[in-house]
Amino acid sequence: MARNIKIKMARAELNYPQKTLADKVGVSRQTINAIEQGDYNPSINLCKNICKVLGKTLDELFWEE
Amino acid sequence: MARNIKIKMARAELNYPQKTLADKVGVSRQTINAIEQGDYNPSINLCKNICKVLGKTLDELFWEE
DNA sequence: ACAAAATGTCAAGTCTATTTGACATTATTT
DNA sequence: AAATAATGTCAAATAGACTTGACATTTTGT
Repeated sequence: MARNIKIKMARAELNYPQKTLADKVGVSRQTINAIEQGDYNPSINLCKNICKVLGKTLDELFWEE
Repeated sequence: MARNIKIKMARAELNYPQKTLADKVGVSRQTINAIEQGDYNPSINLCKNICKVLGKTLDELFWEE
């Protein structure tokens, strides 16, 4: 799995540490960290929730050519 | 989980039965069926693979306002 | 109307996402 | 420089995605 730098950048725009994003999404901090590190393959619902909290779409955060 | 009619429509455009899509994606037919029925919450990698096979993006198949 | 293909669904098993708790390291603030 | 916050990572446990196999029902083709 590839690292996801886009989530990290979107977090930075909002000044959200991993913990804040995790709380808003309703998931553990380790889960957010693991996704950013590319350690695993999150569910689409989790991805959608992350997108909503960060004000982005799936294509913006999770799509790559 | 909501039913996903968009995958069904994209399949129809290409005349792919569930089995064909499943084979091309490398997953079981039941998994495709369950996703279309909204029976569960697939992983983002599986969603991406479905998108690639159907020639759509994540936003087109999995995003809803 | 018949046959064949496609779909919906169930149950039992396996694999892995996600959790909690904990600790070490790196960045930020004072 | 010291204190605090943020990040990376590990291990053990749990929940749920996904598999295979099987069968019933619906749809499509002849």
